Amino acid sequence: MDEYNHLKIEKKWQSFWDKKKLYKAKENPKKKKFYGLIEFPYPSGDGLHVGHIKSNTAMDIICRKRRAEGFEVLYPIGWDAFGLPTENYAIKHKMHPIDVTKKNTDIFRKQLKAGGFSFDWDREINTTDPKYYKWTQWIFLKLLENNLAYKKKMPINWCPKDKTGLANEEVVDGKCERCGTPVEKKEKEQWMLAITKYADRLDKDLDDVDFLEKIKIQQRNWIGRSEGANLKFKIEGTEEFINIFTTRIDTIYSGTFIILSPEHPALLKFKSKITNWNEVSEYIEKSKKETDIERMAEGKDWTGVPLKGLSVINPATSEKMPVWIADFVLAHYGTGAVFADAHDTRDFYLAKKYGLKLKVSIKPKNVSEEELEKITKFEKCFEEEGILFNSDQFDDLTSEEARPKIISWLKGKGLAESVTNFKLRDWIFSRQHYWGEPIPVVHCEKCGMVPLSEKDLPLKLPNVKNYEPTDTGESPLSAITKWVNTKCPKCKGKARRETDTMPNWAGSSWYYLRYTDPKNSKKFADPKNLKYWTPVDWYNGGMEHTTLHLLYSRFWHKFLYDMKLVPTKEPYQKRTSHGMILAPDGEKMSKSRGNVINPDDIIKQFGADSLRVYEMFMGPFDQAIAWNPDSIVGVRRFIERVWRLTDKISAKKQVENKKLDTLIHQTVKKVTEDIEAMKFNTSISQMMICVNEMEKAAEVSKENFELFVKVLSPFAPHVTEEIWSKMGHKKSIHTEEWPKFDKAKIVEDIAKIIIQINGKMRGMIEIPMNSQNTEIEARIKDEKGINKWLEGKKIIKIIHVPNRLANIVTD
RNA sequence: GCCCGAGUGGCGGAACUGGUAUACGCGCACGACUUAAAAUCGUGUCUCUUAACGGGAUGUGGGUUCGAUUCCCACCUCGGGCACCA
Repeated sequence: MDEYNHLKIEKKWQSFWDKKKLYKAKENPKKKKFYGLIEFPYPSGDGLHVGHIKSNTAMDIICRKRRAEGFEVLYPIGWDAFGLPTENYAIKHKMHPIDVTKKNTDIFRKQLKAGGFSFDWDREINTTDPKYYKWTQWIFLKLLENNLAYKKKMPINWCPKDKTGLANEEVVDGKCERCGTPVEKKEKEQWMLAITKYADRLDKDLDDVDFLEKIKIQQRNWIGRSEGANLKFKIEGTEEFINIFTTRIDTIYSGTFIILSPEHPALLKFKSKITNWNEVSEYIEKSKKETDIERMAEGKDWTGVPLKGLSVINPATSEKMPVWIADFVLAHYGTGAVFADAHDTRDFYLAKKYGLKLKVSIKPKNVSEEELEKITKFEKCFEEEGILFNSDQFDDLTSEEARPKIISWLKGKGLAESVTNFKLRDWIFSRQHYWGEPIPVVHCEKCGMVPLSEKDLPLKLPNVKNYEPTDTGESPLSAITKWVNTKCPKCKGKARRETDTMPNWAGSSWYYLRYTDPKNSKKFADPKNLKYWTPVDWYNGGMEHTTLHLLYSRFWHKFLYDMKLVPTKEPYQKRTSHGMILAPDGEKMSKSRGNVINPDDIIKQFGADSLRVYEMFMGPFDQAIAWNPDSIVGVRRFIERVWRLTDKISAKKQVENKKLDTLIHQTVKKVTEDIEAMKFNTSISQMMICVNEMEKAAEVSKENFELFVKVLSPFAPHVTEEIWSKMGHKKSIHTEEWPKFDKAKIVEDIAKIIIQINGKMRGMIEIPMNSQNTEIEARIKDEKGINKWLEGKKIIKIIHVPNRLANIVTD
């Protein structure tokens, strides 16, 4: 055979597949379907990352296998193109974001095509296409109609020098990334989506999907369901109450003061009663400058300030309690207030620091005298659950037993109610940027906020020169008066358009639905297509999207399900994750570090097949691994060896080689199973072992070689296609059926049994399969190297793992 | 700080459900082919004592077990996420 020329071969087959539309997905009700999805890329100016190749190849392998197994497969691709980096790039280079996006997607498309992925390119979508974002806006209107979108004052990051709002990413160490000025919080009206209304279902329905366990756990922790109670603390001298959420009502008898978050509304309400307001307002100002993470950090010197003049009544003990504020209490969790006691590290710390009264009411089960003394003398903080004491009628109950009893007792007095709380917060949905979907509402002087009607969609972004941020914190759109000033759709009077845009998460929350019917102008997708293709059968993506994108799109999907617009409760049946590819130095690849590996270079030098196989071989799929420029050589060698093996194909159909037959069928089995478990690295080592063995043989039967090439084909689609056609086949290897292994050929009749003496490996014997203890015992008595360990010893027992190992335990 | 992972030769890593630790690949050393080099092929390659018999080793320290890379406890280090990057 002639020399392996990857450039020629890959180009040839890529255009062949394109021309034949080999990977086009059709709604074919006679066939079972498979919908494989990867996260559509953000077309950044840096070009395709080798990490994209990794996740795309993995799903490509799965989709190619599914086609071979007889499925109708949808493997689509598109662009998640709205967002800050494009806008910033456009501003910096004085280009329009539309042109930047066009340029970048063109580069990405070309790069992806060179990777040989079996995408259906006829279904390509782009979130910045008005034909697409029309439907993103449409879904927003549906959310609005159903009271799931609302406006609320929320703090944003504000740089007082640049007079601009900042994304969290643009805040480094609490300072503005560009000018270094400390960032402040500024209140601004923001559009919110009420994802918390779906918190319960987002949590519970995880039971019904096949997500990796770590993904479920992380989503559950993020949603943060906790069962507890809201308690009412009467403010002394008023008829008003402060509401406090707690999951540890069992500690109520030790509650000696309460702490509000510095943002708590009661502060302003009772300002007149607070006698040290100067001190308090200073503390509030200071806490505005810290992030939540800083505020809660363990081991920091927690601080607080008393609200002098205010006190509340403990609903259980009826004792008077002072009121404090402290920045580690967060406004947006629970009720933004806690009761403080000796059973919480931070409260304990604060009380000791400022000399506040403490009381203990929980003790550990089976506690020693000294231990209990330490706790009761406040030398140690006991945070866990335990046994109640100092708690009147609830004494001697466990924490768990006490909680429902205390709740119902206080409920009777009208001072408590059971509530389920979630850590999850509503989704801040507005951005003050140009490059996003305009929010399709107007503000009318007479009618107030009026949504656009469906026929006015899409509301297109105005095509203007200036889209730089304004110095008022408003969106750049607000400066475009021609666009902003409009008529009210209801009364035809004067109105202003909403100038905030949607976050990048909007377009990506439903894109998998659009793929089922990407050109539909009447609906976001035809129900028939949705019925056929959804749910996505297998969605692979990064762990970094677990809590945001994955949760947001589950939320939108559930909403659409409630509207009877999609046929399934969940968008994704199965979710797996890939690990990142790091630079050769073990750091993240980034332009500024100058350690980026460009896939184009690798494809040119080694070929797309080598790149694909290398990325699958480099390590466990879900782990982060550093790029190793030397290792790809080994993979390239492997492909060349496969290429040269074609010279060994025998003219005879059958070649007598039992050992090779077994190995080939073992390989088919291993690759078939490993692909399902995403253990691509071990499938490739198995194929390498197989190649080593085929090289040793004088000739290889055509039948065996074809089995081998078929299992390799999803990994290295070009070279296998070339070999296949050179073997005289007229049809593409990628339309062949997935090979089946012959069970009879895999079974071996001799077992190699490891002999251990008292747990130490002392030798190995070959013995017929399924031999019994007595046969093994008889054999080892004569086995040199083993029997010497048994001299003068008495065998107590033999632990026998059939066909694998026997451990002889002696006295 | 909180949540989720990971830690095995010079390097990437393998090890089924608790059952030969280091498969496969890279690198390195030696050899074959060659006038020579590259490419290719072959052999070897955890470590200590070494010719052999043995002993030790899966981040650290304990535990369970006939047997632990695998399970349990404590600790150390590294990576991802923490809500306006995507």
